[in-house]
Amino acid sequence: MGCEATLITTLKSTGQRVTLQRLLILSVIRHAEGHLTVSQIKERVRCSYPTIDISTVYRNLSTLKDLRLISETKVGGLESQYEWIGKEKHLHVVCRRCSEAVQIEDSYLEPLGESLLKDYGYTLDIDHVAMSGLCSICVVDSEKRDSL
Amino acid sequence: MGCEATLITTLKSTGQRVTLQRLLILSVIRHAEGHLTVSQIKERVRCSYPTIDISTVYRNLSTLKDLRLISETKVGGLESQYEWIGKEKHLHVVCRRCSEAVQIEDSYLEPLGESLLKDYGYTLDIDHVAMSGLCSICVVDSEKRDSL
DNA sequence: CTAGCTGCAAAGCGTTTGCACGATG
DNA sequence: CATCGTGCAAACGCTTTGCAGCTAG
Repeated sequence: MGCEATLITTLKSTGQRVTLQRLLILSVIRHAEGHLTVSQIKERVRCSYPTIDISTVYRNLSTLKDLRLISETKVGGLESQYEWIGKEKHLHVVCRRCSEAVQIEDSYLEPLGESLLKDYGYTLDIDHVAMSGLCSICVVDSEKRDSL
Repeated sequence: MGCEATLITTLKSTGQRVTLQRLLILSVIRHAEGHLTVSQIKERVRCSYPTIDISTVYRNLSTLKDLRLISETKVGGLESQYEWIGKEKHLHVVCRRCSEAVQIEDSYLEPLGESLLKDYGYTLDIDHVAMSGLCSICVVDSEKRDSL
């Protein structure tokens, strides 16, 4: 498995240790479809390692994030979401009404990122962007309500 | 004061009451330069009304938000920020390292909002967008560290 | 009068931390 | 065997809630 080999190499090169908990946490995130919350990660790891503590999960997520193997997304006041950093980046758009997330291609954000860099010297985390709005279903519902 | 007249009219029309606390909270937000955190709002209201409780502030912020007089922005895991909804919308960009916020003109987001609507039926809350990245100062610092 | 609002206290939730024990290299 | 990581428990900060008393309409 490429990802675990990478992890082991990276950990060793920074003087950190390879533990079962770390491997399991990374594996759960690696094999998940999209993003996972901290408690989801904890529950999934517990299937194979029932005594893992939530604080261990937090500490390891922080480590894995520093190693740039996973990314963290915080939307609204909700729980943080973590996901594997694959090749394709994507924009997280969350519906403010139904909380459904829409994955949007990175290319939509590139022009914005370039303008911000050019005009403000600002380096946008394109893979960390989170926005809110209304999805196509909820927008119809809210129009209905407004016209009442 | 236009804003207070609007508030009073709106409150009355929805069967809600006009209280001193409400007027003070709105006034603090109205006269602030940018966004304020909940505790900043509480402290400022306490200058003229020392016994106001944080829960009253939270409840009223929620009411004022529903009335679309103020907007809430949550960036990262930090405290929510509230601000008066003026004519000009703006994009909040927060530096992931120093937490400094940069105000960016709305026009930067318009093309993105239009694409999302056209291609995904998604209505972006342009006035609620919050992103993270690195400001021009921190980007230099992080490059230095990487090259060590 | 009576529905709605307030202040207080307590609980809730996600997250972080202190510490002693245990595992890794 | 010196670190570093773990699990547990407790604390943290922001936010929400239950409730009795108060107040605006």
